[in-house]
Formats: sequence, structure tokens, C-alpha cells
Amino acid sequence: MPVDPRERRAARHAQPAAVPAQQKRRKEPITVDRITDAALEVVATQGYDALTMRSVAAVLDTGPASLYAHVVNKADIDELIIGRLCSQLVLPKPDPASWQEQIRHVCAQARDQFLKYPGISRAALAMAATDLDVLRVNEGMLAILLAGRIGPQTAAWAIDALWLYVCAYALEHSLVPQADDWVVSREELVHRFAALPADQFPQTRRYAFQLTAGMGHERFDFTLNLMIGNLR
Amino acid sequence: MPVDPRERRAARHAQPAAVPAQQKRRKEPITVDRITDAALEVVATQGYDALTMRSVAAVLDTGPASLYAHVVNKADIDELIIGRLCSQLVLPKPDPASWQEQIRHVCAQARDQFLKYPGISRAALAMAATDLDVLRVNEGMLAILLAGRIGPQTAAWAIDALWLYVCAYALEHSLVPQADDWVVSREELVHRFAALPADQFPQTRRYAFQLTAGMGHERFDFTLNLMIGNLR
DNA sequence: CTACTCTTGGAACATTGTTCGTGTCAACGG
DNA sequence: CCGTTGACACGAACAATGTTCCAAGAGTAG
Repeated sequence: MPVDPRERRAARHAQPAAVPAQQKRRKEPITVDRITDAALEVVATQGYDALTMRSVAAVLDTGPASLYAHVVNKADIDELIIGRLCSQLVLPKPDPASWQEQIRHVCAQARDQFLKYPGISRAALAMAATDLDVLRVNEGMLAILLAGRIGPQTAAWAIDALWLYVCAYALEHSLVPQADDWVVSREELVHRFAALPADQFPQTRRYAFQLTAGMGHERFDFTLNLMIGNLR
Repeated sequence: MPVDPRERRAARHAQPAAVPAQQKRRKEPITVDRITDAALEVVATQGYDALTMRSVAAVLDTGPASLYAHVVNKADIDELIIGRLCSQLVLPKPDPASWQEQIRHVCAQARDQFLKYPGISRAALAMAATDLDVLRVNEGMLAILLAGRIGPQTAAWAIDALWLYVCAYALEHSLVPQADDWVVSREELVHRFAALPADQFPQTRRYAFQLTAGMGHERFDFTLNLMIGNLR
């Protein structure tokens, strides 16, 4: 009974209501869940740029108009996939002794999920923070920090900063390896930095190696430590 | 002599070459600079979403095709406006005694510039970091941190993290006040948090006030302190 | 069986980025 | 002084996108 998509989206941002089980009308009716699955499949295989109404509809073997009975917008699909992604994060039971590890672990999970779906963090950055699945992650991180004796205001702002950074980091990572004839490898980058005019870019020339380092997740870990290590 | 736009863009990412002065052919010939001006005007008045080839061309009183003689892409225009924006940041002469203040000041400048052009940080996040104007800011921040006796690797990664955060913060700020019938004010947000089910969202309910606080730039300052305070 | 509601999807529309080909103007060679 | 040339400008068009309209189908209640 997918009535009005607007109501359905609003429900995801308000308190959840008890929804009765719904029976399927056809063998494979189009559902919000199936749309979400299809969208994630598209993003996982072809990247976020390929996520269009038509590509999602094509996976479901129909036209784009059919989606609008279940979905408000394309932005709504963005919310759905981010919500699904967030609902797959496992949130540990807060342990005051290891709160730093726990926060790090949650962030690493989010990072890995984002990287599994290239470019999807753009949707996460553009999304309202009142989605229930996102709020669930927020609640989990808040509980961890509070258990670690972090003050409420500090905890709230720290979570915001961490989430913002995770999204931005994933976005940056998904942009680098697209390598259209024009984006470059690390050696090329170092070489380019070294070729800069010495009078304007002395430090960049000197530390070209350090500037391009951290291709694994060392930069990520570094920044998380920067933020977490200073919380108390 | 705007010959091939591709070469011109490449020049902005390589070492700058001495370019001879160019004479104008008409009274108001279309220039890369004028395109940049027009684009920034559009973003400042109507936001980044309104930045289209046609809107830029309309400001210059012409059609979209005319832009492609000076510009490779729309992504190229993005680079141009971010470059212009970065070139307007003033970078202080590094002072070992006040490196923290200096870094904070540079970041605050970037933040304010981003906020002056709503949504423009999306372009900054999507851009390659080899643009000369962006590199200039990088060089300036690097010099400040190095003067503050921060190790090169730490400094390089810290700059990356700071820049990423500034962009993400500006992006978030430019999304909130768009308020399409559906995005909400703070009171509404607090009320909504308080109405969440108590069993699933105890902390969110309890600290709804703190979670929605920091509408000024307190969140920004908080995060910057978090990152800067832990560098040594 | 009929009437009604909800779902489906083909076609179409507006808006985007981008390209083609032609017109047009300024400078230069004779 | 005039014709050539070459770069610039730009109207028109194309493909792809998000979105809406409307008609037809499927299922259910009376």
C-alpha cells in the first residue's frame, strides 16, 4: 500500500509508526525496497554519476515514470540509499574503557561503506540530518562518547565534525581514481609539484613527497586521531 | 589570444608561463576573466544550483556556445571560480609565535568566501588539487605550520583535513537555509528530536538542545580547535 | 458483475551540457 | 583601396536528465 510517497518520506523523518504487513499485488511489484536495491546496484557497479531515474528503472525493467508512485524525487532515492547504508552499520554497546576504539570503528565502517559505493557520499553530504537511519547512527555515536565521559555539547559537535569529515574524505577518494586522461598518478603529482617555480612554492616543492603521501587510509586515521585525541 | 581552452586550463595546473598582453578585438570581447566574473555573480545572487552555461552566457548577453571558445567544460568554470576565490585569500607572513591564530584566520577567510557564494564549496570538493591558485593557499598554510614547528608529514595531512572540513562545513551551511517547505527551523528540529521514541533514541531526546546548537560559527571554531590543538 | 482505487508505463516537456556549422568582424598583404 | 584569411561569436540542434500527464491495466469491495 504505497500511497503517497511524500507521506512515506516524511515517515522516515518522524517517529516510526507501526505499519501493518503488506501483501504483494503482483509477482514482483515495485517496492521502495526494490528501488533502493536497484539504486545501490547501479551505484556499486557504475558509480554515483550513473544513478539516474532511467538507470534505476532499467534495472527494474520499467520506465522512469513508474518510480514516482513510490518515490518523491531523485533526492528521495538519495535519502533511501544513504538510509540503507546507515542501517547496515553495526553500533557497539558503549564501553567507557574503549570509547575511542569504538568511535574509530564506527567511522571506519561508514568510510568503507561509502567507498564501496563510489561517489555516494555526495548524497550523504547533501542530505538532511533528520532521516531516522542517520539519526540512529548519530544516537549510537552519541552514546559512545557520553559513555566516555565527554560533555554533551562537545560530543554533539564532535559527532557532527566526524561525520562531515568521513563524508568529505570518501568523496575525495571517489574523485581521485576516475582518471580521465587528465587526472594523474602519484609519481606524476610529485613530479609536477617539483616543477613548480621555486620562488612561489618553496615548501610545496620541498615536501612534495609528504603532500602526496597517505594513499592508504593513513590520512583518515591521522585526522580521526586529531579529532578524537583532543576531546577531553 | 585565447586559442585552445584545454591548453589554458593545463597552464593553470602547471608552472605559469609568461603570457604576452592581449589586445581586444571588440569593445567587450568575451574573456576568461569576464566569464569568471559572470559565473561568480550568478552564484552570489542565485546560488550554485543556478550556475549553468546558459545563465553565465546570459549575463554576458550571448549564447552558451560562445563560452566554449574560452572554457573547456562546466567543470572548467568551477575551477575558475574556485581559483578566483582562492586568489583573494590573503596569506600572512608566517610567524612562529602565532601560527595557530594564522591558520585559524586563513580557514575563516576561506569559510566566509565560501559562504558568500552559496553552494560553491561543492565545486571546491569536486576539484583537483593541482590548480595553481589552490596550491598557493596550500603553500601558505604549509609555511605557517612549518614555522610553528609542525613536522612536514603532520602539516601536510593537517592541511588536507582542514581544507576538507572547511569545504564540507560550508557545503552543509549552504544546504540548510534553502528551506523548501520541508526543511525546518531549529525549534522545529528540537521538537522533532524530542518526539522520537524513547527506547531507541534516549540520548538524542535528552540532548536535542546540544545537538542543534552552534548555529553561528561555534561548531566551526570548535572543530578547528580540535584539529589545531592536537598538532604538536 | 460492476464500480472504484491504486499501480503501471508510454509519451511528452523543460532544462541541462555540449557540438556543428555558418556568419562576421578585424587585421594584413597586395 | 580591396580582397583574403583566420579567429571569434553564436543560432540551431542533439543527447541526456528529472519530472509530469494521461490512459490503460489489475486488483478489490459491494
